Amino acid sequence: MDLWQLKIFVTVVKEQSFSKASDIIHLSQPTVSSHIKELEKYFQCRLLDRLGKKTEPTRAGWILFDHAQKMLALKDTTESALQDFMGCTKGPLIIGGSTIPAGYVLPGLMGPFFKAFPDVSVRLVSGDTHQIIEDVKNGRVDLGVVGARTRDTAIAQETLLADEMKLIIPADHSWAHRSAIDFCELADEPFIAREPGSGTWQSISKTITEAGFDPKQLNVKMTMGSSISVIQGIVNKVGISILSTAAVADDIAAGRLAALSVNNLPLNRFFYLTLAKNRTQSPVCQKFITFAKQQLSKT
Amino acid sequence: MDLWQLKIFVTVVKEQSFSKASDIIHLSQPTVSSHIKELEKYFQCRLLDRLGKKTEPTRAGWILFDHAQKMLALKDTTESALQDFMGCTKGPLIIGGSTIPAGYVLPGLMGPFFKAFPDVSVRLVSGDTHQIIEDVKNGRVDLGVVGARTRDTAIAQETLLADEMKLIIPADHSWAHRSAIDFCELADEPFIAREPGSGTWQSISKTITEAGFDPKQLNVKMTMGSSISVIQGIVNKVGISILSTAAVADDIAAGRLAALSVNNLPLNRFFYLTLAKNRTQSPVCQKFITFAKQQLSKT
DNA sequence: TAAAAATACTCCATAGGTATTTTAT
DNA sequence: ATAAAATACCTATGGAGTATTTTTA
Repeated sequence: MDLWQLKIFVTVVKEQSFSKASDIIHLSQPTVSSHIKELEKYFQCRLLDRLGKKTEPTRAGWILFDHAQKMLALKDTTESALQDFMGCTKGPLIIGGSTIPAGYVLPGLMGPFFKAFPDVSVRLVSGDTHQIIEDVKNGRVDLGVVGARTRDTAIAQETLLADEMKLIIPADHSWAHRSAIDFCELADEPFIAREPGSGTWQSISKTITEAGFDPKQLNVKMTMGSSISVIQGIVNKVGISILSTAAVADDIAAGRLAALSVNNLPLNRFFYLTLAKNRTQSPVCQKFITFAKQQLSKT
Repeated sequence: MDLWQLKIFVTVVKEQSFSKASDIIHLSQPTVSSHIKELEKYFQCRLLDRLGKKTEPTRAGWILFDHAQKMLALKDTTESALQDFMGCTKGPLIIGGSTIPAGYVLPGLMGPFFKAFPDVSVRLVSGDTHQIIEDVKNGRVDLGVVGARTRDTAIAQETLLADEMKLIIPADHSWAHRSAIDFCELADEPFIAREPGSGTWQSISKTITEAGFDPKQLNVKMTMGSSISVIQGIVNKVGISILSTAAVADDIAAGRLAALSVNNLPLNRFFYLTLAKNRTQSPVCQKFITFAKQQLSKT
């Protein structure tokens, strides 16, 4: 039994004739006969009563007809599901983002993307850089946007957007009127750090070291688990810290926080589009990538 | 796309390997490869990411996998439905009976048959002899049991059981103590006839004519459309009539009616098992036929 | 007698195999 | 270095055709 035989059988039942069915399905009448014979051999029973003028199913034939129609309908469903998916009009898209991208960058992209592809269901997964890279590797997410490079050979990365970090202080801090300070001045100020696993912190300490300074000179009063916590810490005068400007844009606009540069310390970093080298990207995923690049190049 | 390719694809997905799948499905690894390639060509997209150790579906692959599993499940359902039907354990059986068989003979057979084949759904269709024969011809019923022969060449008939008819009178009738009367005595008694289309009436008039009498000698007061009506007519003293003893067994037992013979008038007739010559009988139907013959030969 | 399905046959596309190479861990 | 999949190539089954016969209304 295969779908082609069932298609032929269903057509014969609907047309009540071998020869009419053969016309419709563009086969010769003997070919139709032989397929029906094959089915009858397979099920070991007569499926059609050849009544001369008409041809009608036996009881067994009716049973097969009912089931065959369901199967053929399911075949069509399958094909259109895949067609829709390949045509990017439908389907799932799972994006992984580390803290800053998932919190501040990706949500802003997803709104317009939804409008362009209303039947695509986008899910946003967040985690730390390491977790997201794992998710990319084993296919749990279609693509990742993370704040650090990896040397894992199974992963392909490219810079997606630049992220500017600044020294963030309360708006009523004595430095608030300044636009830049020297690194050595930080030694006297209580500083809030992130735990070592975080991409943000890795990036900060790498930059400090490369600039010829030492992260240990910072007067670290506290270590916190997320950007949100750090922001709360700064607002509540626990200390100051270095953060993505994206993360504090709202607070600066609201006049709660201020941002300034540190002289000779290029606090820039990048977010990297992260894909699994040997996995195939779905069309929706590719669409999202070009969409994201285009959106981000506008700003 | 055919079921065989889907079967192979599903196995590869489940095993996460071409070669393991080839073992399970008893094919060579290259054959599996070529089938997967064929599917990928058909859907014009990559379905499986070959990751070296493992093989995992792409997003498109997962979509196909879900649908393929449903199709294969439906294939199994189809096969077992037909197997059950051919093995007589399940399925529909539609029996057509003319008035007397449908009312008095077939219901008594169906009880025991239900017990023997609990998953067969039997439907009983009743109509007059002519209607039932039409139903048999065009396949609306699997078999018919009717009270008259037909000369239609598309129909095959054989006698299934004998039916004894008798003259039926009210229990308090002056003839009630007699066991037989002469035909000429009927001329004085009001008689209830059936309309000419009925098998019962055809049989009665044929018998009367063959016995050398004339149906016109009967003092027909009324013509009625069913055996039930005739019985009511007799009970209510409208007249007397000739009926199948099967139809009045209850009323005789209850002492409402009495039955007697007419001298020199062999009021016997037969019910005929009626099948369409060129249609295939379902196994359930054949089972029912042998079952019915066996049951009726017991009595 | 005419229309429908079955049969007989021929041909070639493809499902299947084996042997080997390429690829990726 | 090893295991897995791809490639190359061969074979034979069976799906498709045409021509013809058989069946039945």
